Amino acid sequence: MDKKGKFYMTTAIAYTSGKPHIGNTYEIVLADAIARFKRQEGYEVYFQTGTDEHGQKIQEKAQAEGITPKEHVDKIAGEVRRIWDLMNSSYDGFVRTTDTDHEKQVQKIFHKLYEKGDIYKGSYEGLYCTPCESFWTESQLADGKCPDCGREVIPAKEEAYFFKMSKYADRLIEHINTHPEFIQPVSRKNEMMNNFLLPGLQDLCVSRTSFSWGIPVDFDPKHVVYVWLDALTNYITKIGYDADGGSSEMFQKNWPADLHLIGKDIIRFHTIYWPIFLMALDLPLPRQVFGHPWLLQGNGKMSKSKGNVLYADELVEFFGVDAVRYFVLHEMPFDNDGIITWELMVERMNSDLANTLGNLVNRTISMSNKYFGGIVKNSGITEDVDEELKQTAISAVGKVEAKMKELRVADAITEVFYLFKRCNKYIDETTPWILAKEEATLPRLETVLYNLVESITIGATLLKSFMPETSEKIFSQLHTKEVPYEALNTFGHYESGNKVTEKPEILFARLDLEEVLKKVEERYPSATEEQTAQNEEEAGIDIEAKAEITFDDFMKMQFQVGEIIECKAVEKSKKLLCSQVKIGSQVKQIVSGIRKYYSPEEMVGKKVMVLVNLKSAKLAGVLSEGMLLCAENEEGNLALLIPEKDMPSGAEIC
RNA sequence: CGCGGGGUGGAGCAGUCUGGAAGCUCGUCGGGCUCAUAACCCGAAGGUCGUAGGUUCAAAUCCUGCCCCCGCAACCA
Repeated sequence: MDKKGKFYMTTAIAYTSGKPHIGNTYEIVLADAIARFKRQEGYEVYFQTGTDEHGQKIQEKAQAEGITPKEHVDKIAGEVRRIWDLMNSSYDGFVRTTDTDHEKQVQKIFHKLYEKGDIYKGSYEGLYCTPCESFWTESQLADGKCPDCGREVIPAKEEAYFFKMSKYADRLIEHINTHPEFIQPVSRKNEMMNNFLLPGLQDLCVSRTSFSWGIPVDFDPKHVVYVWLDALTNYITKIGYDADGGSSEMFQKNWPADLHLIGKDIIRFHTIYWPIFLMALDLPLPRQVFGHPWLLQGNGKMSKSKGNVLYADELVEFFGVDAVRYFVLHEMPFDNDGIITWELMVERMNSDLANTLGNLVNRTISMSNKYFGGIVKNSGITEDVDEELKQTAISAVGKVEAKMKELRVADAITEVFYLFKRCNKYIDETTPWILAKEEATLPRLETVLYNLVESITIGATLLKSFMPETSEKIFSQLHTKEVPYEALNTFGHYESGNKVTEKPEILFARLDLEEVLKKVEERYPSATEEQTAQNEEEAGIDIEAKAEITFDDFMKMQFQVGEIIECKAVEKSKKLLCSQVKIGSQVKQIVSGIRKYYSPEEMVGKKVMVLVNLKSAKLAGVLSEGMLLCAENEEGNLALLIPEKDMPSGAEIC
């Protein structure tokens, strides 16, 4: 096969805090479809994925489980791989940020950038209160003293390393402007420019001393390298980059990457920090960063804390690997978020996979067996109707290729199914069951079935990148192989006189929605929304535990009942309400982020719990002299706390 | 006035740059067919294209005001 050149692509590396859900899994499937298609086109693809395994969260998580961080990440990394493999993803490299090679290179890179002067030692801006072990900014101080304990603060103590982002900002702006394809979809480009680049980049803190589960800075080991310099560099370390100039052949060949596929939430890191790190290392920039949308379940972003998590392996159990692949690829538009529910999943399964594709293959093979003992022969008796089918079949490859070039994977897969639909129509147009009645029309019938088998073969070949197993199943039922990519724009590859299978196997069985939902409920009692709500009530919610405090600590805080006598929205903000709160004889102005849950009118007259002696601060330019206490549930909904019996304003809460 | 995206038949979307008879998928209803997984094929109903104005022979498309959603940023004391 003619090689069209190399194609190096990556996914984001998965954070190993927990088992990846279907939203995370979406990315690997999308990437896999692109990788497989590029290979089919003739590119020499290197496709890398992996896991991001350092950080405070992981250290804490492991601690909570009573195991070492390494044990924890080993477990999760195994889980990630298991799911990636289950989804049939064809990655070539799997990097873990705890790989020794990676760690060594990150140290070298850090060192190199430090020598170069791009990384410098600085410290957190702020003032430190030693007993409280806390940093404060100027504006947080109470009369120049620690707002917590009222003791003296001293200028910043905690040192950290920073990267000089601003040094490369102009070059990056220039690059983004001259390479419109760099950030995809384009709408994201403005976001990056307007929010970060044009206002001026802040230097980025690239080390931490507050936790130890990370890569130590080799010349200053109490620091560990902080997330982005550690994580992003996987794209070069795994393929053999060496900061000392000994980069591998593989690196020479593959870098720069042709595509970084990532979620839209980390576009900023991939289109600003990463390119700047690369500039600092004198390396070329990746050609394209595509921030794909999210796959949402129901009404919200999928997240564990919301309890609306679907996992790939559960879906696969119900629908099979290729059906899940099909769903996530098809349902995810280019720049809007997609939605996944059990209902939608069943609908796609039935209408596209069972009805259109599965049934087509099944009826075609059945007819071949019924009329010709399974022999598919092209007897060359053509009619005008054949032409349209042939045109659809041989033009499909061009259409799919065009869509894939733009990374519009959902549209590409739709093109393939368009061909299958055309085949179904062709059967109605040619009415094989009538042709079968007369001896004289049997040769014509042979051609009709041949055209169908050939079209299905072409379709299955194009389907290969998206649904590899299904593609194989179709070939094996037709007793044939895929069409070479270069030949997809011609008709007539199926060997005339070949025999198809006698007993076609159902590719996708239709599912009954009611039954599926029932089974889901039995198996995963929390899967339906009503049940989730119930569970929350019963189980309550757990939040991260804070460090123990003493009674003295508690007594530092003064809580009182306050009556809201006036309330209005803060103009410049979408979330804030500004209330005048009567506490005893005094009135305080308090700003709270609860506009979404309370209107100014209904606030007035409420008696609420107030943290009175909180250092005042300005929010959106408005002074706030305390805090209204609220309870927050998993969705982030807030409810004000109100005394159970009527109490006068100013009453102490203790 | 922080930046940006969007509001099109029951649902999800395309069309807007480059004005000129409103389209796709699913659902609903009617018809056809019987090879097939109650599937397949055809047809129909259903939209004042968020709203109020303006430009034009002609506006979903261009301009202006307003209402509502959603990202990003800020902020949620």
